[in-house]
Amino acid sequence: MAQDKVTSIDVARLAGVSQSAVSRVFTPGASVSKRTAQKVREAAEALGYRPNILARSLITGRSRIIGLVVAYLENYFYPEALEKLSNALQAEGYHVLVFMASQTAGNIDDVLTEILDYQVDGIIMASVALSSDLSSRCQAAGVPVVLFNRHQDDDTLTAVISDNAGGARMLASFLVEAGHERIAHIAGWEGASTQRDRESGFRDGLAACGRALFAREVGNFEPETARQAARRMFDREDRPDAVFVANDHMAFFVMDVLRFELGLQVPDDVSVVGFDDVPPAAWPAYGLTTVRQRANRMVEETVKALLERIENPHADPKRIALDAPLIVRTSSRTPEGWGR
Amino acid sequence: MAQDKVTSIDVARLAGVSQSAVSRVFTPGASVSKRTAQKVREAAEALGYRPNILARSLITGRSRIIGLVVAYLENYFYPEALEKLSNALQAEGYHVLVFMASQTAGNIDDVLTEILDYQVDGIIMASVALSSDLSSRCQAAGVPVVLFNRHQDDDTLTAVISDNAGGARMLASFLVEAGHERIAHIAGWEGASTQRDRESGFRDGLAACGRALFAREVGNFEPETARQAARRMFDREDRPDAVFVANDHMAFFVMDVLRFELGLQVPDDVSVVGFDDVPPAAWPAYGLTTVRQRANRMVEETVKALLERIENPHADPKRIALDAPLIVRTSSRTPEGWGR
DNA sequence: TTGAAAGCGCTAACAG
DNA sequence: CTGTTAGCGCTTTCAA
Repeated sequence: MAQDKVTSIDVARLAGVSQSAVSRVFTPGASVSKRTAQKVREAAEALGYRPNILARSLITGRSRIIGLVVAYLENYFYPEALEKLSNALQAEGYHVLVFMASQTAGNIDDVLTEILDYQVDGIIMASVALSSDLSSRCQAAGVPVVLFNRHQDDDTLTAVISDNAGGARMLASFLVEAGHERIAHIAGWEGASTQRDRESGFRDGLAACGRALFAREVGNFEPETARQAARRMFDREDRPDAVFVANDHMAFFVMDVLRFELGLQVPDDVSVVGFDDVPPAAWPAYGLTTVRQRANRMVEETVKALLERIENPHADPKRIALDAPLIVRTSSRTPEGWGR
Repeated sequence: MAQDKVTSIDVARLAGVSQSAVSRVFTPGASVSKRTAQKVREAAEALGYRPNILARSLITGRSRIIGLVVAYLENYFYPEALEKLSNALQAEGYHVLVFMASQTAGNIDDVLTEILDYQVDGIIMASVALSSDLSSRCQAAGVPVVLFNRHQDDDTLTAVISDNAGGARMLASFLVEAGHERIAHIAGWEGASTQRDRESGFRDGLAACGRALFAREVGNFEPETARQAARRMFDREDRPDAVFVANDHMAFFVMDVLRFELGLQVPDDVSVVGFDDVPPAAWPAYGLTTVRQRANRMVEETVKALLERIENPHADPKRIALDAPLIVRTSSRTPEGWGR
C-alpha cells in the first residue's frame, strides 16, 4: 500500500520541533543539541524518514551524482574499472549514473546533454573522447570532467591514463631481446589516444634497438576485425615471428586464429603480446604477456582529481600518467636473464 | 567561467512570455500555441537552457532514475546485462544509477537505503536477493523492484530468470547420452536461486535416466574456490568422466586445472559443461558446451516488467522464465546424432 | 491558450 | 541552539 512519502514536516510534528530542526539533524555540520537530535532521530526512525536527496540538491546545488560515460564493456578492462569507480565514489557519498555511448561518437553530443539534465556534480568519460566544443559546454555548465584512459591533444581536460608509450616501449625491447627478427603490430581504433600512444611508443622502442616494424594491420579493437587482421598478417610465408596486439581483448582473438586456424605454435612460432592485463590474460589457456594497467590506481587518481575539481572548479587541468609494468607470461619467448 | 545556471525564468524573460509558458513547452502533453512554442524554443536555444530534471522530479514524483544493484561484474554475464539494460532504459528515457553490493548481503540493507534516498522510480536487483523485510520497505516507499537472474521463494517480487532447471536437465541427458558414467557437479554459491534451480534440474535430469550424481563439490562462483573444488574432485583415481560446473565463469577455471595442472584431456578424459554462455565460452581455447541465457530477452522482459509496474504499482508480481538453449561446443563428448 | 500563484521537500540565512 | 522565513527550479491548478 505505497504509503505517502514521509517528509521532514511529519518528523518535526512527531518530534515536537520545527521542520528546520529536522533538517539540521540530517545536515553534517549543523548545530543541534543532543536532546533535539535524539528526539528527531527517534521520530525519523519511527516514521522511516530519510531526506530526499533530490530536494536537497535543488538547494545545495550538489546532486551527489557522477555521470559516467562508457562505451566498450566487451573489453574486460572496463567492467573492472566501472566496478572500482563505483565503489570508490560510493565510499565518498557519490553515485554513478551510467550513460552508454557508442564509440563512433556523434551521439556523444546527445549523451552529454542528457547527463547535464541530471545536474551531475561531475563527469567521467571512460574510453570516450570529447570535442573541444562539448568540453566547453561542460565548462559553461560548471561541471568538471575527467577522462579515464584517454587524453586529448589540447591539454584542456584532466585525464588519467597509463604510460602507454612507456609500456609499449618495454614491450618492444623485450621482444627484440628475445631474439625476434620480424616484429609486427596489430593496431586498435586509430582515433583512440591509447592506440596512438602505444603504437608510437612501440615504434620508438624498436627504433632504439635499430629496428622497424615488419608488418602492421588494423584490428580496430573489435574481435572480427582483429581476426581478419591476424589472417592477413600470418597466413603467408613471410610472416612475423612476434606481434604486439594493441590490447588484450584483441590479442585473445589473434591467438585463437594463430593456434586454431593457422596451426601455429605460440610462442614457438610466434610470440604474442598485448596491453591491459585483463583477467583472462592470466588464464593459462592464454598466458598472455602484456602490460598491466593499474586499474586500482587509475580509479584512485580519477576519483581524487574529480573531487578536487568539484571542490575547486578553477583548478588547472592536469594529465596524470601512471606507470605500467610488463607482465611476462607464456605467450612470448623470454629473453635470456628475464626469468619468469 | 562557469556561467550561472540558466533557468526557465531567464528563458521566459527573453521570449517575453511567462515562466509557466516555458515549462509547458518542455512538458510533453501541454497546450501551447505554435507561436509561443517557437519563441520559447528560440530563447532556450540561445541561452542553452534545458529543464532541470531534479527540480521537475520534485513535483512530478518521477526522477527517471532506475537503481541497479549489481554485485558480480567478474562474471562476464553481468557486464553484458548491464550494458543492455542501460541501453534499453536509455531508450525509454530512464537512466541507471549503479549501486555495487557484495553478495554476502548484509550491506544490501544500506545499499537499499541509499537507493531510496535518490527517489528512484524503480529498482533492478541483478544477482542479488532481497529479504522480505527489504522488499516490503520498497513496497512501502512505492518503488517497484524487479529481480534479474534471481527469484525468491515467496512469490512477492517480480523476477526475470532463465529456465535454469530446464537447461540443466538438458545438460544431464546430453551427458548421459554421450555415454558418461560418472557425472559430477561443481556447485556455485548455494544461497543463489540459480544454483539451486540448476542443481535440482540437473539431478532430475540424471534421475530421469536412472542415474545419480557421482560426486559434488562447491565452488561458490569464485575462481579460487572453484579451482580447489576441481582439484579435490579430479586429483584421484576414481574421478568423474563428466562435470557440470554451475556457471561458465567457474568452468573456465575448472578446465584450466584439469588441463594444465592435472594433465587431463578435455573432452577425451572428461567432459566439462557450464551455464550462461558468456563470450569466452565461445573462444576456441575453451569451446565450452553450455546453456545460453538469452541476455537480450531477459533485459527486454526486465525493462518491460519494470515499466509496467511503474505505471501500475498494484499489478501482481510475476515470475518470467525464459527458455535456455543448449549450446554444444568442443569441451564435451557429443552423443550420437547430436551433430555439432 | 495563457499568466498568476501555490507548492514539491528541503537548506540556509536571520533573528531571537 | 532554535524557529521563522525565503527561496532552489520546476509543474500544475485556477482564472482569465
